[in-house]
Amino acid sequence: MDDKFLKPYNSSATESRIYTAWEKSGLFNPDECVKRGFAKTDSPKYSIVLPPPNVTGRLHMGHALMLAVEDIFVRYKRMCGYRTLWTPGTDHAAIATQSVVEKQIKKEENKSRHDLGREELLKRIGVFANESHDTIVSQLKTMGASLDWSREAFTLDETRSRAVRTVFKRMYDAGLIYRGLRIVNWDPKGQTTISDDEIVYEERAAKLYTFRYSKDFPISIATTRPETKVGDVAVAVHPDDARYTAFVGKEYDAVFCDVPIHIKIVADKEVDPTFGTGAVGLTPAHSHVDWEIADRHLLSHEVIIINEYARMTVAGRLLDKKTTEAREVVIEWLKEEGLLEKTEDTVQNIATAERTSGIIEPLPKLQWWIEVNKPIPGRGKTLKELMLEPVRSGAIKIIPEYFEKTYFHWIENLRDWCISRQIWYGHRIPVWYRGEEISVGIEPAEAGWTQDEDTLDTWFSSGLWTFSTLGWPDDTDDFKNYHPTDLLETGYDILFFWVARMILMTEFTIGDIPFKTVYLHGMVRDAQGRKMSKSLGNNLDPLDITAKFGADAARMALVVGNTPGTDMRISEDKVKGYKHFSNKLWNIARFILENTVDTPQNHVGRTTSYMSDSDKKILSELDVLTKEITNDIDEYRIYLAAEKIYHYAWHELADKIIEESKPILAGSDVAAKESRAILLILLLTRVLKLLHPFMPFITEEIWQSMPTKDSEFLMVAPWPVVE
RNA sequence: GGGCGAUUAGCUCAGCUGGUAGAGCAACGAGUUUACACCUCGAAGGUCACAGGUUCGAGUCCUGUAUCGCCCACCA
Repeated sequence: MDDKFLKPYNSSATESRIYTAWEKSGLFNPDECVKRGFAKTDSPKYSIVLPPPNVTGRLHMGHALMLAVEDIFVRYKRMCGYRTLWTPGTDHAAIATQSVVEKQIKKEENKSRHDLGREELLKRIGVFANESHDTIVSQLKTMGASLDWSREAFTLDETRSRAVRTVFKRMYDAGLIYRGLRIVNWDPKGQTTISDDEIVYEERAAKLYTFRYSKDFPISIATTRPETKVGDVAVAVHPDDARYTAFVGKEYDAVFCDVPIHIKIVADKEVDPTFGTGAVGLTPAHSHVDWEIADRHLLSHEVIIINEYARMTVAGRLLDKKTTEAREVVIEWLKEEGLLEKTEDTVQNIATAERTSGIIEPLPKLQWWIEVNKPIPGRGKTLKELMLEPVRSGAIKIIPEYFEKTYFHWIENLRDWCISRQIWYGHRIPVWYRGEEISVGIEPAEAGWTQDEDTLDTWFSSGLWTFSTLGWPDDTDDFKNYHPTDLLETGYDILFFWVARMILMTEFTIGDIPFKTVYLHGMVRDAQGRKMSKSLGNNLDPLDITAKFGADAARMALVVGNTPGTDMRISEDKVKGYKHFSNKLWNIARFILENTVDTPQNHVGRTTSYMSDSDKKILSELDVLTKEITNDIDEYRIYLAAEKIYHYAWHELADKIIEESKPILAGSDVAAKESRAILLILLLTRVLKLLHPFMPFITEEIWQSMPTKDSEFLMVAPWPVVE
């Protein structure tokens, strides 16, 4: 027996050594597995693409969970003999990364991006992104992720950029990408547009003011933003509201806080007659809803009164004031003029930017959009329909199933997707201008043309991830061999951001699904059930946890009992429990190896024919469990499979079988001894295999000390098949 | 306002297609027997939120109620 078993299991001394050995073997690469006979050329394939972590720093526990789950499926399938590919990569994460670096520069050098200029800022972000990348890669390895590093990708590298430009051009040519002046969510702090999904609503106390534009104006209106009223072009009332029908269609002029305004009274069923006065002042340029109502009544969109810095642009006393200051000025003016009728306290949901927490200012801007409701030429279906169909038909299965309802609900309410961003880090929009001419191309236009200044929403490139990582748009073997992928595993929080966009992009570009199954894990919370955050200081760092308890223990703690779609709580105590289990397993191996040394030379060769009926029965009980566990993994119940093998190893094998073996092994019945020794070796072998996907390091380490093994590495040893 | 989920042992949670409740942790009692104190053995702990219904039988299916949580929309 190996002397290493004389000491308690030491994860930190073992795990990095084992990972290096795996990497050196080349067996994370399916081509190598085929070459060495661990998979056949005609074996079925199994492919997963790693959801690319943002290069914004380091990984958190949510990533650790993701890696554990994906690695379990990958290792299981690899052992089952599939040509198994798990592709690694990272995401440039556009706005997230740029804002991290911008904050850093602001703090250290008190400079803005405009002080540095585009080129210099991109250089700095590049350096930061590289450092983050290296940190992330080493963290991925620490968790034991069996990724094929020879195929690593980055959303902003050359191949992926070409994929982005190619898809952009195809969508443009199909008439699905257009440039249009629309109200956007403008983030004055980040100085960029953001999508609807990047908005976070915050409840804040606010005041609702009721007033008239002027003394002779016939209708009172209510608003929380009086400063925007200088941009009003109309008052809308409900068509059935008897109080106001006499005024509908009339027009009035007024001077509101030094600003001349022209107001038309319109009737629109959007208006809630029970709210406020039942009449709403319309500011088309600074409100989504008002813009739409204005559209229906052919009202002007052009009265812009707030700029990109959230300052007023109207002449008079409001000029250049911040919107919040302007509000006070307007209230004062209303009071002086005797126009203010009522002030009430109310609670308002304020739209803020997820990344910068700046308050969103809706502004009309010329932006690039993807149209989701327009039939695609030659296919007759809209992008929306392309997103719905594969999930409806079952071609894509979402786990847990109830998220399919959420998915449908979201798609049905989907509006056009704004894909341009006024930031510099990302894929520059592949559009060039020369005077009135526009050119959209995969390669840069010739001299004399100027490229669009904006970049693409980061989800545009991640939407292509399943096929761009396989070398598309080139006609590669990888693309032919491994697409569509089998499993997409990610947190339910990005079902809309990402999963939906991948389906959209892949269905449009390839005419196929990107993946067959979507496995959604829940959020990882602290022991009290709170979200982990920097400000709360309750972050568990995966690196600390693995250093303390081992990656195997961390993986088990994240997986056991953690059903898909449900949030989970994690604490150091929980991980500690599985560190104890690591040591238990270690001692099981020690006992078995120590006590079977003198018995049959070649246990595998002699096998069950030398075993007693009662020992055979013990083996067949494990066969039943093997079947169950295999079935659980196949059905995505890894939270159960992990618990079952844990329970068997500790409470059956250790507590019962080993205990009752002690007198047998110490006794004088040679046949019984031999039978028992073979049994124990076979049970241990089986347990190591069943446990390997969950706890890869310790099982591999023990495997290396087994007297007989059917494969050089447990990682590629055949999964036990029970008839 | 619309949608989704949860409610099971002190705590965290399992319980797949209906067959008289399970795990881990905590707490309690005993123990140092040459695999392991990162251990062993033992005992304790639940009208499965509530009310109806379907069924020979319901934690599991149906209806309703209550409480909690999440997502979407965003009312000026």
